[in-house]
Amino acid sequence: MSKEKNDAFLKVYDRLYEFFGPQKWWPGETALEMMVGAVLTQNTNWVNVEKAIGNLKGAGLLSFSLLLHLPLDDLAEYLRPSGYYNIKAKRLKNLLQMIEDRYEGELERLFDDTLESSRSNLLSVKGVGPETADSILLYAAHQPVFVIDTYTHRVFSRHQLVPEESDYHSLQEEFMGRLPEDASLFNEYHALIVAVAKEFCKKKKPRCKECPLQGVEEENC
DNA sequence: CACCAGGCAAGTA
DNA sequence: TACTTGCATGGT
Repeated sequence: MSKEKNDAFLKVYDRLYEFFGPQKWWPGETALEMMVGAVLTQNTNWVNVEKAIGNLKGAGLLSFSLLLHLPLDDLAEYLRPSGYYNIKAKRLKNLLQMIEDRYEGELERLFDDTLESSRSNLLSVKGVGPETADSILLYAAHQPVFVIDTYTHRVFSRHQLVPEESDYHSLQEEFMGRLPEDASLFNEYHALIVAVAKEFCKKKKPRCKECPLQGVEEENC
């Protein structure tokens, strides 16, 4: 039962890894860059996020204190290509301000804090929800937290591996309860789910016949 | 042309 | 509590 399900989750991982190979996530050279990307990619194509990050880099603004003190409207202009630029400028500011207030502006202090309190502090920021918080913790801080997104829900519910009505927390519990606690595994697994969703598990035009997950369980999409 | 993208908060009933 | 809507650019 739970043993078989455990096997199924690992089997899915193995199939995806065999098919796609290592994904080398997260794109981004520094922890700050990854954190910025985590906010900018909310409901947004990564290609557009890269343009916005490129704008900041080009202006030499990809530093904690420069971003913290940059006027909101100026920041919004750099973020424009990533969409929702006004709200994202505010959200990024909120996040930077929280780190300034609670961790003396040091990302390392945030990452060295207990998972319990770093996650709760991230979630206290207006504009940082569970996926953004967990993405920062997993990809920037290398903490063993499984990141859930709409792709995770779509792929796993279509394959009858989780109930359709599962929410973020229950999905995360499902993954973390059934996989070894390993940040590198969680990193790769999430990236592989995104890869398979983009190529084979699209909302409108799924290509189930060619999907590497075909036949992984009884039921399939 | 329609639809989608590595969410989240605020508004409504 | 349980939906719905706004936010916005750019790729397919």
